[in-house]
Amino acid sequence: MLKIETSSKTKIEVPGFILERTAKRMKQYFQRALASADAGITIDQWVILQQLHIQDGLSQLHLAKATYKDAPTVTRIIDLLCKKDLTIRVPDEADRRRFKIQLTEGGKAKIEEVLPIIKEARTVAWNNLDDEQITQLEVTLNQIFDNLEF
Amino acid sequence: MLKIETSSKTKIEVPGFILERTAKRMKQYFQRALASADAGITIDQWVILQQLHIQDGLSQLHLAKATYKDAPTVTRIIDLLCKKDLTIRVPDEADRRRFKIQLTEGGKAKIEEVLPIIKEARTVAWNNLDDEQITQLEVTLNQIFDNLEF
DNA sequence: TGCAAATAATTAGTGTAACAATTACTTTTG
DNA sequence: CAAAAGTAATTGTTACACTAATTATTTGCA
Repeated sequence: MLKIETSSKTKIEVPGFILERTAKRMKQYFQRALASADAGITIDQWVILQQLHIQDGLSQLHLAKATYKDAPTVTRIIDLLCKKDLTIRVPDEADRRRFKIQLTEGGKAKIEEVLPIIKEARTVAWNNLDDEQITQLEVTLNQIFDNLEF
Repeated sequence: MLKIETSSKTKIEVPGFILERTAKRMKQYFQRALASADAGITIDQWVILQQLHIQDGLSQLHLAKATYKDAPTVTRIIDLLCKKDLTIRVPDEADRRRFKIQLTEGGKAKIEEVLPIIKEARTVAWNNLDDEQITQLEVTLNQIFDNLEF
């Protein structure tokens, strides 16, 4: 039986690895929750739907900024969402380069359907973390985020 | 000018988003550091090389476990590393289903070349975080990680 | 011993992400 | 008001993640 050695010791090389693997597992967990409920959407598609739920009719670039995805990624996710009739591209009268992305009735229904699944997954993820700990986590993560401003 | 609304309000829906976007930006930052130094490898390829540096001759499945990647992903990363002559697949005498993945001389040289770039990126990422904060970050992230054990 | 189950690696298909380049349209400004 | 600069969306390429299926080999057990 092989013992797999981990990098250990120096403070500075570990946290990036832990951050990466935790984010990866979280995404994986939410993804599986959606899959096993036959939600028919991925977690990245959900993120876009959720943003439209907060503010419908955003352009693709606005969606990209809000979700920290890039423009080509948003184009392709919207393609998929439109193919499933969860969103529609409405030409923007004021600027013909743009579309307003709007939720369809089916899209709104999908959000109602999926939200409980997401909420359930969140309670699992943040189980045993107190408010103070969550606040501190956010502070530290945002500090790292700001450190890496391009 | 459009104000993009964020979800706000309930404590519980924010941290996952912050975790996701911070991990994404960190990965992107390291990736760009490698690209602009013309390292010729991706950050995910680096993670595999680094693991081999710690413990050479691991099987692909051991590498997968150590790096939290899945088997097909490791297969393809090793394909790329072998194509660049940074690693070689050595058949395992004791189990003919396996390979031992070993660093070549070029692979070892690549590690020496890339390590300073990675270290530099780390100092940027963890700038202004004190040890206590980093420790607490690791604790909380690991708690979340454990909460999501499959 | 012999056959079923488990394991290691691979392949295929879909989705996400980064980057670069292109097209179409709008704004700036000279 | 025309040319240049900027912006919105798209397309193409490469790479990684996840699932499922396949092949080859080894292990476990009846």
